[in-house]
Amino acid sequence: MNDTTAWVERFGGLSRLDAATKDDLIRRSNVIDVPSGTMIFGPGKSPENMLFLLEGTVRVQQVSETGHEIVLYRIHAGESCVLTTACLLAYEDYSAEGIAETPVQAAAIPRAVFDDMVARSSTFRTFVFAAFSKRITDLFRMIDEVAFQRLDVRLADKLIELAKGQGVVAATHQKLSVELGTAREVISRQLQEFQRRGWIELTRGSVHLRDLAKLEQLARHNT
Amino acid sequence: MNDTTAWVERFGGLSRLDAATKDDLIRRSNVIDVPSGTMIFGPGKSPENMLFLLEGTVRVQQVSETGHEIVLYRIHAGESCVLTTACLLAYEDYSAEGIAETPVQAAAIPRAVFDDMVARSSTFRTFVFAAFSKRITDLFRMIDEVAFQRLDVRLADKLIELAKGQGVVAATHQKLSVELGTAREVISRQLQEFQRRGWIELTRGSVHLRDLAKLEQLARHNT
DNA sequence: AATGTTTTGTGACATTGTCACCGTCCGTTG
DNA sequence: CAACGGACGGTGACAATGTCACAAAACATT
Repeated sequence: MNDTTAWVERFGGLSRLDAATKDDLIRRSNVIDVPSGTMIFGPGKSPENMLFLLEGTVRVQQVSETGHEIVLYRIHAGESCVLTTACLLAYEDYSAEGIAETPVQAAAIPRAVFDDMVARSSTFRTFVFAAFSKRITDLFRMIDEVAFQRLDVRLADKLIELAKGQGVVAATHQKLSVELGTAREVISRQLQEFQRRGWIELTRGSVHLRDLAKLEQLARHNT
Repeated sequence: MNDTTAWVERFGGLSRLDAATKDDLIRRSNVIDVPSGTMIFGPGKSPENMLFLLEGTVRVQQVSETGHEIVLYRIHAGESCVLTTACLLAYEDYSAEGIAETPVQAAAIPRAVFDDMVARSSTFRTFVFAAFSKRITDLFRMIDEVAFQRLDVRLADKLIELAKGQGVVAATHQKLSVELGTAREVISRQLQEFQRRGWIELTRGSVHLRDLAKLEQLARHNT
């Protein structure tokens, strides 16, 4: 059970907690497993606990009134859902949702324990505020990209990100369009252009990156 | 001096602080005045204090690498800069800036005092986290609008917001384009269309709203 | 092999963004 | 006052992106 008792150690910001607080945190939380595809929070499903992700990733996305979707960000192992959770508690009507993209393991911390930790530990406070800060600056950056960045640049960037060094992205054009908040046709056309240039190779349901250098050059928007 | 000693009372969330904490907060902060137009924080100017706005408004906007600008949000009297400040401390390189749009009066709280308050007072924590939550949900909404909402709808909405019931918006087309993160020409064309329909009247540097009902109807995107 | 569903392709068109100008209005200065 | 310069707004051509209505192709199931 070493795996579960020592979860705190996996968080850079929390491993520096003093031993007593650490123990307390571990004792008053429990580790849960969530199967891939589960909606962790969403409209009409506000979570009762704060989650600290140990394994897997959670995709946070939004459905517009117009029916359009866009991926806002992902929460990876070692990060927490704190802010998203906090938001949803405060504004129940709002329509963002969090979906487990992989099997997810997380430490669930009740609201009261969270509040207690924030009060007690300056290390914990730093961790929480750093998470908020990072999220907000990421959202700033995202607004900038959605508003001002050309689509080819954003797509190249996203392909590289989603490939994670594997050289292949397993996603339909539809999925990719949601990643960027645009239309499927637009993605299809842009991918065709990349393929025409020999940068990628398209097959049903996946994109093979053939010239990473060129894609990166575009993504850095140097040309 | 009643005006300055009792500033805490002007914050809905803080007036419920217990007397001792309230006194402490007042004692360890000081009220400052900032002239209109001042850059309160920005690239290369990260603030040493957290600000709680007593009077005036601060406009937070961003300059893209491409030279484009967009207004992210405004901080009004009764709100705090906490999160923006926190972000800027964490990610110094980032290029958001806060500008006093009017003469601003604010209570400046040193970082250490802020941290102390968060630790001590559950009321203060609630206030701070509520501010974060509101900001993040607002940013979510903004991403949705920038990505999916038609420009005429967004412009109508922004005109109504900026008119603040006065029936007139004092802003150049250039300023309005920054509000929405688009180009000046696009705004000019759209305003001309509104004028053609008799909804507004244009003069150099200002827009007079002549048919608020129609504008509102468009902004609610019912038609 | 027949059928239904998912995925992708396509053309026409609307909206929005970009660029290169130009004219007008207004404040300043000689 | 006249002249100048800068800010503001107008315009047309074109590019990029979004929308819509389909059709074709690939795949899954039977």
